Amino acid sequence: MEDCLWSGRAVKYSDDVARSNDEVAALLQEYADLISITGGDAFRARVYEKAARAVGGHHADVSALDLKGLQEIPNVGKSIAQKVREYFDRGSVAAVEELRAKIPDGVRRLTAIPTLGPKKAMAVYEELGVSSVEELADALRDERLRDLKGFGPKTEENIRHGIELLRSAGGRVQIDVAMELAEDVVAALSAVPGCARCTYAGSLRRMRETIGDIDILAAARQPAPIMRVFTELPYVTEVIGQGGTKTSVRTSRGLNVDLRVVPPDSWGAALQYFTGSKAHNIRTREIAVRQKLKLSEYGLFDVESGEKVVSGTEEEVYARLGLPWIPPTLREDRGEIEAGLRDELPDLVTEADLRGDLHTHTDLTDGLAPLEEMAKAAAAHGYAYYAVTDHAPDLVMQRMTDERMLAQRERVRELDGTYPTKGRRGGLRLLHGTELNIGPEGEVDWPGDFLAGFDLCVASVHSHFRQSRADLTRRLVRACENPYVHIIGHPTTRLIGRRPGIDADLDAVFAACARTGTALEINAHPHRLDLRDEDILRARRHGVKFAVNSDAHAVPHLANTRYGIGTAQRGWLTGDDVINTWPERRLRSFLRKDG
DNA sequence: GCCGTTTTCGGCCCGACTGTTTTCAGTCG
Repeated sequence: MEDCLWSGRAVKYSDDVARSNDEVAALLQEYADLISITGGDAFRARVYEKAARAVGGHHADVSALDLKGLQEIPNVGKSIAQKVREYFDRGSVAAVEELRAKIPDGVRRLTAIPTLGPKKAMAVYEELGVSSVEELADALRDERLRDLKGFGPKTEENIRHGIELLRSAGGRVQIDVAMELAEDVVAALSAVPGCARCTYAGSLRRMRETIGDIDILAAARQPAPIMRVFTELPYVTEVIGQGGTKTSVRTSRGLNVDLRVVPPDSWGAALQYFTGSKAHNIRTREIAVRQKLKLSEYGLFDVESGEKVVSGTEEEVYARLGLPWIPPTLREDRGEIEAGLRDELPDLVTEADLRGDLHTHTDLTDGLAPLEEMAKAAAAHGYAYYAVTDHAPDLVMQRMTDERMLAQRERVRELDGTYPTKGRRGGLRLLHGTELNIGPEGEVDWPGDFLAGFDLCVASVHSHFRQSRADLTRRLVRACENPYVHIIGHPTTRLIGRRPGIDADLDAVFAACARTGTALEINAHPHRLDLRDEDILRARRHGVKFAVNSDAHAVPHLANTRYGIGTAQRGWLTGDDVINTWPERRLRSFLRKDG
């Protein structure tokens, strides 16, 4: 095993970092919201927002930091550091409590209604005593909003509509749903005569795990024909807004789509701008300002002369700011600007780097396709190796037996190397594996002598999600310590929007993975994306290795690795961090736990 | 409230669209 493998900086964590950092981040964000609602200094509100982000993304546990340590976090100064200490020492923060006493939490929740921001929320509270969405709906019905200054008939209608939307949809969709729709829209608009370029931007381009709405960017001299085709797409149900360069629509797929059309020579600046994130853009604009430049979606301009400096490509825009091109998946203001300035951006893992898939199923258990079909598809995909990992007997409904598993192994050996693989010498190497079930005590399905016969064992939690935190942690650590377990599958078992991840001390699990040479899966199924990006960032600091796997139960699922790679990139992973980008020899060495 | 190639005070990202205005505030991204 290569020396470099476990030499990553391991950080000692006293408790679950994410938990206390998230708590503080939420508190600071709430305080920022309350400042905005009460009409406080907007700049002050923004500072608290920035501090909330910085604390939420901080790598070490903020509850363990003293005032000095806290102030080393960007955008945390003396005042905010004191509030954070106050929160941990006394359980609450006087300044926050003071504003909470003035503004019911329901008023803050009103700002979740589209078109209703802090100012209007405060107006309905002060003038009408409305302090919840329900009360606002009542006021609307009784026509009490009409007397308020700044509230006309359209505002009334927008709020009514907004409340309906809030109640029905409730927000974001999974990335595959958004990707499919976005690719449809891009294809349709790209075909319009005069459309020079078209792509999706926003959180979809950054590969966030869920998408709130889709941003489409097009370049053309004449926006009108593109706008027209856009509003006439079959799944468009309502045009929310329409101007010279921007159109917003609702669709029947539960997603809004924004289209912006810019002049072709503004493409780079516009793409940079509309990709976001907002926090990343604020940072790039601040850098521009310091150089007496102004960055907008139309280009990078010299402030004094007003002349355009660059705008054609993202690379030019970043270069003029003194930065290398930053991959969209990193643009979250999580240190990518600083890394870019030092020229230390990671060489991110890509889909093309993947040499194989290490967690897949066949119709021997709950998959849809037979082994031969899955292997053929994997070879067509261009993989060098491919692991078949059907469920083991402890998931009783899968009806696995020793005999069935051994028969499959025989068949895998026969087929090994027989599928010509696209663009590679030699045939697809098949690994025979299994997905073990991690039981309530951390035990797995078979004894060591049987497990030794597998090339690869993935082990995952499938039940007993509600054990205590200590039990869940011990359970996962025990699985890591099993010498036959190579990969922990979908480590938190969350289902996006349906089931939260299990409440284990993940830092303890990450440390166990690093210590035992067990990889963590990045399960690429769009319902899971487990580990998620924040957890990957933390695990990486422990020196853990990862496997980006499809968990395919059918041939089309093999392509889901694109979402797993997006998630891996958001966790700043390189090819060296991901074992299934490695050459077969290095992978097999890892699986033997050499070194 | 934070921060510093504008450096301990005076700034703080920028523009489009909407609705209610008659010149602009609020919201959004």
